[in-house]
Amino acid sequence: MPELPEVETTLRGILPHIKKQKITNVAIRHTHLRWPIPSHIKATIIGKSVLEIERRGKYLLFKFSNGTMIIHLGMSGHLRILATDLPPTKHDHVDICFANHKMLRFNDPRRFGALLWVDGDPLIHPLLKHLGVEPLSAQFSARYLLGKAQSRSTAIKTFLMDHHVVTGVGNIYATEALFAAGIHPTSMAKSIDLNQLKKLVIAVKKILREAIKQGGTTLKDFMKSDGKPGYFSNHLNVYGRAGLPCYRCRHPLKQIRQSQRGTVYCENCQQF
DNA sequence: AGTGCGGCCTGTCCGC
DNA sequence: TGCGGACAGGCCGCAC
Repeated sequence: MPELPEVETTLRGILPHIKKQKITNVAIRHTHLRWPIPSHIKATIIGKSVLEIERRGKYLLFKFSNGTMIIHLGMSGHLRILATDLPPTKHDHVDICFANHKMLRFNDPRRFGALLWVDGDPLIHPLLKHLGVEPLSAQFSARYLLGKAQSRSTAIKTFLMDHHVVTGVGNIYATEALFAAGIHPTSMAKSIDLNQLKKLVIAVKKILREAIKQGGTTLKDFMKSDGKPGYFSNHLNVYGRAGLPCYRCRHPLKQIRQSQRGTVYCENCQQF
């Protein structure tokens, strides 16, 4: 499910409901997501308030006076705001209840997600420490990519999805950005010139901003935090359209696999 | 150091 | 209709 726009949409959806609200109860039904949920988390956050929620890549950082709770939605996770008395259904692993009778519920069928705790600066956490730049920040530029790509012979698509380079660009948006920039997905990262990288950076930013504006991509089970679906899937040009005609040139789109992930592209519009 | 793969899980879809 | 296999939006950790 969640790529950066979905995570950002989730943040914006849940924040107004729980910011500055005191936590009254925590229910953990499944302790093993990608990693074990720290056993002290309940005692640590009950009675405390969420001061702020921030996003770093696809990690959500829930700031408390005594530390930070980190949530990653993995491949299939979502967070919803519900009434505290709503009974749990399948894969509802964690509930956090607030004094205003609202509840943050973490549902994740595949359990690739994570809920962690860090006492000090969350950016020092091993999972966050080595993350690359934020794609919507000024640091994410063609010059930056050129420097990073210099020694990289890996495919540009794999490179773009490397979180040590830029964080939060997942399979859908990497696929879409390469199409928008007219770059062949298997081109070596170091072979892309500054001019092409400029197009790529512009495309990534534009697509991510547009998707956030639309409230995230709707695919299968993705729901915004209030339960309403996002609407970006109508705007995908290549992802999920293998075999169908390219919107630009009508050539049938091709599907390949790169690093175990599907890539769709147009042989005609995306040249080496 | 950079690269490529296996693995974590459940659900869905497609072909036989 | 049932069943096996491939695949799905992520990403760590390991072997080479």
